[in-house]
Amino acid sequence: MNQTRVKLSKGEETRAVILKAALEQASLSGFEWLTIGSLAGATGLSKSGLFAHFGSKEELQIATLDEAMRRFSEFVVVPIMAVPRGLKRLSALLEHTMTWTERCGLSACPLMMAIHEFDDKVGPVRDAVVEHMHRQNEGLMRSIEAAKASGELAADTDGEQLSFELFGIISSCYRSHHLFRDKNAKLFARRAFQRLVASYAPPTIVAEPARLKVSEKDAPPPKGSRKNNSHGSKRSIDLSATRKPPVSR
Amino acid sequence: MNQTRVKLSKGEETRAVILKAALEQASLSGFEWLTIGSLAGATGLSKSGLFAHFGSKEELQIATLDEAMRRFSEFVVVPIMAVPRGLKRLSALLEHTMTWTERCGLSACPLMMAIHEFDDKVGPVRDAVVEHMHRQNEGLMRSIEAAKASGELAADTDGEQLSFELFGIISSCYRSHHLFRDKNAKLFARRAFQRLVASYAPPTIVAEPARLKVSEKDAPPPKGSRKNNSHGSKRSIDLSATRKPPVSR
DNA sequence: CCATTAAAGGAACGATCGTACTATTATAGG
DNA sequence: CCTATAATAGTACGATCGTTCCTTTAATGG
Repeated sequence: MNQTRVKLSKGEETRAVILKAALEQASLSGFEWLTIGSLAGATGLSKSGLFAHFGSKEELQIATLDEAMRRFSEFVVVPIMAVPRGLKRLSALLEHTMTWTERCGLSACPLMMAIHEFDDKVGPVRDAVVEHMHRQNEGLMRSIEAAKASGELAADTDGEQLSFELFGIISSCYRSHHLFRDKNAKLFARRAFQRLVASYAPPTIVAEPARLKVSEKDAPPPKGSRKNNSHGSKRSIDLSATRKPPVSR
Repeated sequence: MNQTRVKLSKGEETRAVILKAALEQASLSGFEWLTIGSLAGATGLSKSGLFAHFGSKEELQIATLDEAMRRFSEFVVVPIMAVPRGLKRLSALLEHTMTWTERCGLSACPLMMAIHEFDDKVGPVRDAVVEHMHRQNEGLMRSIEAAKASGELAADTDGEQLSFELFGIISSCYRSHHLFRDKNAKLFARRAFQRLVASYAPPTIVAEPARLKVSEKDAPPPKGSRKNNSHGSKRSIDLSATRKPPVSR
């Protein structure tokens, strides 16, 4: 789909090869563990030949981080823009975020790695991580605002609060999946998501409530929940879909 | 309080000094970045003198990880056992987890570091991390069961699901605090916690509902919420305390 | 107090780190 | 096709890595 859009000069070509290897290595061992020597070995280049592309290890780290963000955009941000605004898009964001690394050919998430590797450091790499993550968070908050505007989330929803909680779900899913190797990780995440957006549902007005169908094809459907059970109370939430269904382990 | 309970032999004494430095270093840069040389410099020992205490770098990493867990127990698990079972204890767990590193004299959390450093590795260090985290998770689930037994959480609460979501809050709080340096991180976490336990509240029976006072002194009180607003609907939740109060930034 | 054991230091090892300099080869435009 | 430039390789550097071996100093129990 994307191979050789414009003609790549030789330098850009091998640079791409290097970054691909760097991305895999950084996602598994961290950006500080990116090593000129091992990267040269992985790409078949000489140490100095590889080094010349970046000029310093720090530049290599930043270039790898940028590439990670570029791919995240390609595999998450761009595709969900094809999904209608609102809860569907938020749900699609969750689904795409939970799967982007494997769709991308990576075994782990370089961004998760970067977050925890540089959070307490100082320097340009940390600055780059922070800026990227802030930008990403702002995108998430825009999606939340859109869901508020469409009436699928309560008008007084605190976008910052909700984005905080959404990242929590993603992060917990990551731990369950990678550390615990729990094959139900995504299931837990989807249930948490349902519970979360339900708690931000707009107050029920009179008869026909705002549509709340969430992630019909990406996630297993809530199966006959979502019929907005109750009457007139300020906020009432049907959480039956998130209550202890059998989980194969 | 705890200094020199039993007489420490010289070896045990310096071993403790080493582990203290190792803990600080591991929390900031990761366990793989623990280096015999820098650790020797930090403690005033010689490389070989320090090395003799562990026999290998891997053993040093595991010893440091064990020490981290020991301190986590000392600063989180033990204190919250003095808190009454139920939601109060769950809330105390959140509060203590959010502050234990600084109360412990650390600038970052070695456990968070370990989780993301070893999640996709293989070997004895990863195994140790997984086991520690599983044990910790089981403790959390026992606390959840206690809250179910006391009627503060719905009887059909899925402990695994709730613990998944609680870790998400803690993890997101960690990112907000350390990566974004957001001074409102704990505030977001407390609101997320309130929202979460509210969504697991038992169905309202008749008149006097199960007491839900959560974290009165640790966290800013919900201020006149918690009076269980509505009538008879299957699950009704007052979320006013988590709706966009002004946040100084 | 002295003998035994434990603890710490010194020196060196091969390996690898990031980086600098120079030399060689490949590409690309006129 | 030739030439200017870009890309890669070669080599070497000081530093530090984890680890080993051996010596020296310190603690400890009878």
